[in-house]
Amino acid sequence: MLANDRTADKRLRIIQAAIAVFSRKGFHKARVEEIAEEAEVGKGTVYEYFASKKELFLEMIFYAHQKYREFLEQELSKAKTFYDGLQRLFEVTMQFMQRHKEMALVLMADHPMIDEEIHKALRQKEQEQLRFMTGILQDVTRRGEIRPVNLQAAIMVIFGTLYLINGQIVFCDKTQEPDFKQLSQDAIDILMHGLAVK
Amino acid sequence: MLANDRTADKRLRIIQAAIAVFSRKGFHKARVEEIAEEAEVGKGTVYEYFASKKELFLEMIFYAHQKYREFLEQELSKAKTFYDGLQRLFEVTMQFMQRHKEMALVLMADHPMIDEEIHKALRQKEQEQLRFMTGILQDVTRRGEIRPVNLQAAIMVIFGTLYLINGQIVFCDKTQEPDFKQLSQDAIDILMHGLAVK
Amino acid sequence: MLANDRTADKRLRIIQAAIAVFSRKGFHKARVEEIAEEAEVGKGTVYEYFASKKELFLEMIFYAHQKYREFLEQELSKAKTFYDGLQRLFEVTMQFMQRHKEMALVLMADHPMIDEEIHKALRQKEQEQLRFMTGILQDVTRRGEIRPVNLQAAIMVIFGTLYLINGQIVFCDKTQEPDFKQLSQDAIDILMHGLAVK
Amino acid sequence: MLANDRTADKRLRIIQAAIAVFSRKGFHKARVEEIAEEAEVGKGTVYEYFASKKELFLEMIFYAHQKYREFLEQELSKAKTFYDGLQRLFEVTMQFMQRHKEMALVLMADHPMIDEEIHKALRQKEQEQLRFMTGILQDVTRRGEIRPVNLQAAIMVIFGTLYLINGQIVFCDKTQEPDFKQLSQDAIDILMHGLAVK
DNA sequence: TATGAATGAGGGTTCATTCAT
DNA sequence: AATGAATGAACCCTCATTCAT
Repeated sequence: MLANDRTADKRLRIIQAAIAVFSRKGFHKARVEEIAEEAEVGKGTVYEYFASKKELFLEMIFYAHQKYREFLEQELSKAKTFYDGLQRLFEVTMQFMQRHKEMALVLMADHPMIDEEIHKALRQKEQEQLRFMTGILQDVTRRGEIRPVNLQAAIMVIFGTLYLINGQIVFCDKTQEPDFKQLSQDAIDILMHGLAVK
Repeated sequence: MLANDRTADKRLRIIQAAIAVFSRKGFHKARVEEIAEEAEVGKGTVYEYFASKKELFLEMIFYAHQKYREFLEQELSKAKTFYDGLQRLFEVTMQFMQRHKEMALVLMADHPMIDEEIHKALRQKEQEQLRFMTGILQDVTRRGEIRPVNLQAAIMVIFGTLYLINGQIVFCDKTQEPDFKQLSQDAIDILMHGLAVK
Repeated sequence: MLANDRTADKRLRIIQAAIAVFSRKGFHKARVEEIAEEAEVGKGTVYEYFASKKELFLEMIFYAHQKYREFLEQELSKAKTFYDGLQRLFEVTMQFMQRHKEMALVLMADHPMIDEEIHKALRQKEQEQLRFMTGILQDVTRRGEIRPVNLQAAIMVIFGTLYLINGQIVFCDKTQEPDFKQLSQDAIDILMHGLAVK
Repeated sequence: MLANDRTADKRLRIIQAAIAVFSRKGFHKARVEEIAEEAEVGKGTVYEYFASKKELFLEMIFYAHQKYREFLEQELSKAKTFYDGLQRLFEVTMQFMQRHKEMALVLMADHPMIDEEIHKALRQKEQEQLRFMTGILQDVTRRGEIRPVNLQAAIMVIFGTLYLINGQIVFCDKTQEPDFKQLSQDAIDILMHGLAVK
């Protein structure tokens, strides 16, 4: 069984090693060899599963996105009201970021300065996400849970807030971490006020 | 004075070349030689003014930050009310981003994945900015222009929104640019609702 | 016997695949895996039959040499006169080169720049060939079919000519192929004049 | 002056080092670093002068070709008769090969198995050479120095012979070198008999 | 016997930095 | 002060070979 364990999903082991190393060093400073070591496989083995460093990076991002999406959608599906959904969105996202800071770093790694080509691939994933969220907002507006507003503007406000809070979680010095639970609740409060019907 | 002028001029030319090249290629793919060419100086000259590529990058960021700050503070000082100030903040920022997309890219380049050391240096600048903004929010709260809320939460909401809209401006396909003026106004509206006294 | 047949068959299939791939890609750029695929066997199987890529290359060359020698000697044995033999030598060689351009490329692959070790091994085969041909020339000289000349010089002239014509066949652009039949006949003519008794 | 010497024509030093190393190791096994060492320059310096290993190889070949051509044409221009010219051709070529065995190896390095792309580039140089020689043969035929024969066939005979003799010079074991002077004279004799008017 | 997943040595190339002029 | 030729450390990727099944 041990052999099995070792063989089993070497691909996954490499992706997880990639998450660790890329989030530690960044795309350009991470060495493929280091990822291989972290995954406890040979350097050549990485190339059995991924055509290049860049492809590994992208597949790693897709993997992290998917994990987050799975986590998120499961939680959102339980939401009864918009307020409930908003809370779950923030809570589940922050939880994910806190539990998987490495993945979080990777999920937030979307700047042309990292790599133009990678950036473009990520923009697509993001567009998907935005369309999904716009759909939800349309529903809740129709149901009268929030007042009719420019949905794109609403998305900017909600996800901008979420993004910045996550940035705090991920980037903040351990020493001066604020109370994120409270912070997010207060931010949600402002958002709800902003979007409330009356 | 002439020598001094020339020196100052050369330094500035290098910084501006750095803005152009770094925003085009990203930190790691930009080559010092290319920056030197863009600045029309010799490669060695760059090292007369900046100790390393990384230091040049940081000084370039500081320069862009400063330009933005100057632009911003001048505008904010004219604001009479919080709403006015919020509008000026969004307008001036978006204008800056649109006019100087290169600088904008550079200002948003703050992710450990680009370079851990650079990231740390930038966190400081950001903290400054946040303290400045917290001060303003304290004032307007005291003056009763907005209801008393967790100021850090307010900052997350405001600057998250601003950040995401700017991201749209800077990263969006030219072909499908939304109406940013409208988008920002609608977002401000939501924010004002969220923060309004009643 | 069946197992034996299969074994012999597999070995031969690998050699023929090697001829195809090595002549297509050259020694260094050919990959063992590609040869295995062409032979429709596993990569490891190649190593069951040949100790290394280099040994496979050599055995492939020996195989091609042998095929050519068989082809040639059968034909030369029918020759009644030196002129007849010379014509058969040229004809049969050119036919072989045209029919088996791949093998031809491989037979002409004898340059230290390809691989010093391989080169040395091939020099031996060549020496054999030269001794064989010298023997024939001695006979025809003794029989008075050609005038007495430095036999080594005669070999240089004959085989140099043959070599260059074959080079034309093998390397020439398909688009501007000369009439090789005529070319070789005219070259033989010059050679015969050069070696004729009177 | 020493500094000057060291700086002067670093490019040439690299080409000469390339001749030494490529002829010793062959194209694929030669390491750029070794060439750099032989030229007493840094590895990076090679890339200041040549875009790639392959380009260096080609420029090296062109250099050797040119040196040989210069050497040859100077000598051929002095020839009064075809026989004289033929002797000079053989003599000068063999001398060149003996004096510059390394360059000789490099000049004879023209097989698709070394590198398809390099091979193609070299075919061109060869075509040039052949056209030049065909021109000379036309002249001597017109002048009645040799009987009218298929010129291409004549070229095959002459250059095939020359090629094989050079091969002997370059590739032969030092221990059993024949008398090349005699060998070439005897071969020329056969050629002249073959091409003579009567 | 046959296989192909795993390996890691090896090398071409890039580019930040230095330093002699 | 200004330059750019020279440098070599660093790193991605290839592929011959091995070996457990």
